[in-house]
Amino acid sequence: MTIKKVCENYRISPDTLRYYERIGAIPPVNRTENGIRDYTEQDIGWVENALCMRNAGVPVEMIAEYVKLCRQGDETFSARRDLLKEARSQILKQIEKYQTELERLEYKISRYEAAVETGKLVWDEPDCQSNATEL
Amino acid sequence: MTIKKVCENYRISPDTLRYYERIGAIPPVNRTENGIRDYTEQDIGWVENALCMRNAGVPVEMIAEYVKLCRQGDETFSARRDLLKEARSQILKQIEKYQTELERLEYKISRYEAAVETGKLVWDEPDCQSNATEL
DNA sequence: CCTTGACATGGAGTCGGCTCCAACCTGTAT
DNA sequence: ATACAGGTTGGAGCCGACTCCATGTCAAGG
Repeated sequence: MTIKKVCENYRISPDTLRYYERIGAIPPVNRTENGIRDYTEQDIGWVENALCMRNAGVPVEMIAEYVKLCRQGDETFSARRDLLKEARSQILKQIEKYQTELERLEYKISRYEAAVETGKLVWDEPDCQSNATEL
Repeated sequence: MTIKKVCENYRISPDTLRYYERIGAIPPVNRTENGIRDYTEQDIGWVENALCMRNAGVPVEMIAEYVKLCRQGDETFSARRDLLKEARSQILKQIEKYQTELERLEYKISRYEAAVETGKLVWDEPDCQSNATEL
């Protein structure tokens, strides 16, 4: 499968794909005789893996590390597990952060909904931090 | 309150604080006669607002836009509400993405836990070497 | 044959979000 | 009075993650 096709399937640019390969976030891709990349199912599996991890906010460097471990064989199972656990804990922290922020945001939005109605913006607590935005 | 104090309270650098001010993510801060920043409660409210929004992944530019609207007065209530709603929808999307990814990660980790025990890494689905997934 | 177009490469450029720095000012302590 | 601690500024630099570009190769079509 050509790079073009893969890019279309996953809505990414060829540059990104080549970039991932260059830095090791995916292993070297199969080539035709004249050096053109020809992605096998397995190559595509690696691409998906990289995209998944990126989606999860995992830094490319960490993905490269994971790929490297994978290619080192069965001795690295526990290292890979640890790496993934590390990634998980980071995502969890991030989700938590976002959820806290989401609540604040909901509150603010509700105040603004009211303000649009009444023409007056008011907060429940007099000088609540994020509410100090009203002057 | 000095910049130092504010930085300690929020664990950020003075550079960041000055940067936020420069780009308008917080309004111009009060100064003493000799030009030293002297954060009032209100200034700190703005700082907290900026940090909250950044924590939520809102780009600094969007924060600056929000601040600008706030300073323009009561005519901008609905614009501010819309901006916050936009921010909210982005956070929601992000959380969703992360949660999807989290599931995959959990699955992988469980496979690796097993692999560390048994010495054999196996996936439920045959060609899941990198946990292929649709996008 | 020559052009076209899809690919290759290495390296430079971009962008967001800081972070660092040199050069300068000022109030307090030794 | 001199050193020091803590501010100020504008501008440069850095980092991660792409993204763009000049130049080159090759295969197929007119």
